[in-house]
Amino acid sequence: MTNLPRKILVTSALPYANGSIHIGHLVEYIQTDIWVRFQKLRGHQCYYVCADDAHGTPIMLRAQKEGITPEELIARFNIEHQADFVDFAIQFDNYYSTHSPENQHFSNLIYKSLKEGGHIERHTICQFYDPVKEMFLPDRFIRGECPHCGAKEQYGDHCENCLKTYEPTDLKNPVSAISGETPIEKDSEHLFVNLSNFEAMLREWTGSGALQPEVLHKIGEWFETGLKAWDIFRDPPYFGFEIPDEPGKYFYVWLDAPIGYMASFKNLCDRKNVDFDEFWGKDSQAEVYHFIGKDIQYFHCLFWPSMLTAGGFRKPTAVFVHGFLTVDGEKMSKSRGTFINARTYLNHIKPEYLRYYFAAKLGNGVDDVDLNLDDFLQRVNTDLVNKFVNIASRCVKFITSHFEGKMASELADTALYQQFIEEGDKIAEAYESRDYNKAMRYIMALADRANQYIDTHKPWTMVKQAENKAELQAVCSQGLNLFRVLMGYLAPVLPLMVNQVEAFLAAKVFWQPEPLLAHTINPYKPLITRIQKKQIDAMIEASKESLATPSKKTPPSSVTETISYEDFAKVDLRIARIIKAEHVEGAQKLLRLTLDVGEEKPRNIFAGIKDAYAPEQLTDKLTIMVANLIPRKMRFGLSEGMVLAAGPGKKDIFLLGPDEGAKPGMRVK
RNA sequence: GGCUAUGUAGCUCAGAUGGUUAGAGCGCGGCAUUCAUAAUGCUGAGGUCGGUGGUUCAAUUCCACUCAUAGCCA
Repeated sequence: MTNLPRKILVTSALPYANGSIHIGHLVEYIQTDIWVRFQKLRGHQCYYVCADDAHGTPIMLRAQKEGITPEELIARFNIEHQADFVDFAIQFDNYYSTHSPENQHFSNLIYKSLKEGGHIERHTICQFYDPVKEMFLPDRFIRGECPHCGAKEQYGDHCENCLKTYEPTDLKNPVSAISGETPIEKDSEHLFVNLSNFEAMLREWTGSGALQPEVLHKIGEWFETGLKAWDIFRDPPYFGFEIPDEPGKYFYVWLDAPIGYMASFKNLCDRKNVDFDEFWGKDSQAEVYHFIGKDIQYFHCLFWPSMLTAGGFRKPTAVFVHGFLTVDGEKMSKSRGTFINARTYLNHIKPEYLRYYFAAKLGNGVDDVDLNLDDFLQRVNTDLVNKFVNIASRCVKFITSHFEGKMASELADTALYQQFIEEGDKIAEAYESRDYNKAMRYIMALADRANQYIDTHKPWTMVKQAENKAELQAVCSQGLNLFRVLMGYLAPVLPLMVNQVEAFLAAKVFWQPEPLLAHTINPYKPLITRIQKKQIDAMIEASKESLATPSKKTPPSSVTETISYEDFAKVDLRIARIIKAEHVEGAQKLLRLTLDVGEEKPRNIFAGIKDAYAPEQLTDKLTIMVANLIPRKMRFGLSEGMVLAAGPGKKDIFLLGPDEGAKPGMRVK
């Protein structure tokens, strides 16, 4: 490419400063880091900044709980986060915090511009208030019964049972999750940003190619339903920035979080003498990109451009949205050990394996990425070790032991080398458009070609024939040169291996390099070893353990009052065989079970175990049921009894079963 | 409940503006090979493209409904 160097600023979303980085976060940081490294490798001026998102109620409460100040808490997580990123070879040009003077400056500036531009309005809102803690309660800190289906222990904004959303004040029997008190309703005057003032600008910008088509579809929903005013105000106690002319009141964390991108960059500019306005000025010609997860599209695609416009800044060139991480096809789960912290991973497996695996799977859409643990093992071992690194290790020994490390002075097959170089354009295009999976496919196809080349020339036969010495040197040098080209293509993904390769080749790794001719290399050490299944198993085990320690979770409920045997005997428990289990159309939690209880006709039962069991897992299983429960009419039909299970709910439900030998219909006594 | 995505071989994913035998890698089988961390090369077997219904001469590709998965509902 002969283009002039581009000026690019890149950000990843700011991790919240009250928890550890986990492999779900890493999808984004690895995706971004690869892109940034690619841009730098291609000679562009590219900066990558990030920061901890340090404000908000959860941080305040956690600090209180630990008996430290919020500042101490966020300082601790800042150190932990940075260590995790460094060890995953994620190379920020600056990693900062939203609790910084720069951020306060820009937050005030943007707020002032919003106000002067007439975009701020005041409304009195009624919220739940915890009379004991003396604070307004965010939705997530209120529990109660769902106003729609009556399910207990639901959050203030939505019901996990019927999936409906509502206002916290709609909840029945609400309780503060912080103090356990019944909250009272209390009025408070809040400041709102009138988003609809920005509608014309937003429609133009979102349609300008700054967003992926899927994201644009989703954003369309907001325009259709009408842009609502955005509450940027929080009552004390709160950990955040005080609003300049509203003493004792605070900016909502989501106001100053994206501003944290600018603040982190400003901090970098001041230290490194970079021109801030060249990137953020209204008429900036530089490129600005935000990598984010699909959960925070709204903030970045509507609020953020509006704030920037009001503040007199430029808007992002594009927002790149990615999907979520699943492990073995399911959401990360602490009980299954698939909620893996960055540090736990690092304790067992090298970071570059995950970097490669994510690269091999990431496209430019918003699809979720699945970490399939078996696939991870096979894919990384085969692609990286068997295919790629193998090219070097099968050539290098001939060069070192027969030619004192000296490579041939001419290429054996210039056409092949040239083909490898030319593929670079396609690979670059794939990286540029964040189609890393495509890039990895191209690269691995080339690795296959290199292995085929060596296979057809058979250096191991040449070595036995003295007259073929020169050819032996030429073929192996060709192999090493091809390897070096591929290392250049993989450099954004495997930056640590690049260092090792440069050391043994005694030459730099570039994008589309000139071949090494008559060049002397250093002794070779294996670059990478295969992942062992036991490493993965150990990592999963460790993830189970690390969750087990904070057993602050719900303690087992205490045993209820004693009853007489007669009372117990009234419950007719029977062994039942599950003849059939099936999904119930329209039901979020239920499975329909057909049970053989030794009666003439099978029983029909609805059980709320859908999250924990797939129907096919249940067929033919024996379990225990209450056979004399009054049949209950449900929306989906009559339920003639109840199966017994233990556990807190959702995925953690464990159906009871009898030991072998029990027959359907037997009474449990 | 509304909205946005996703659902293609055992696994992970490509792909087709509707049209002859739906692609790749991994895994698996066979053969060859031994330079390489048992790696490599050749070759083979695997799919009614989530389900139902509709439009069409023709649908996995369009439409409707439905099921499953993820996210959002400020």
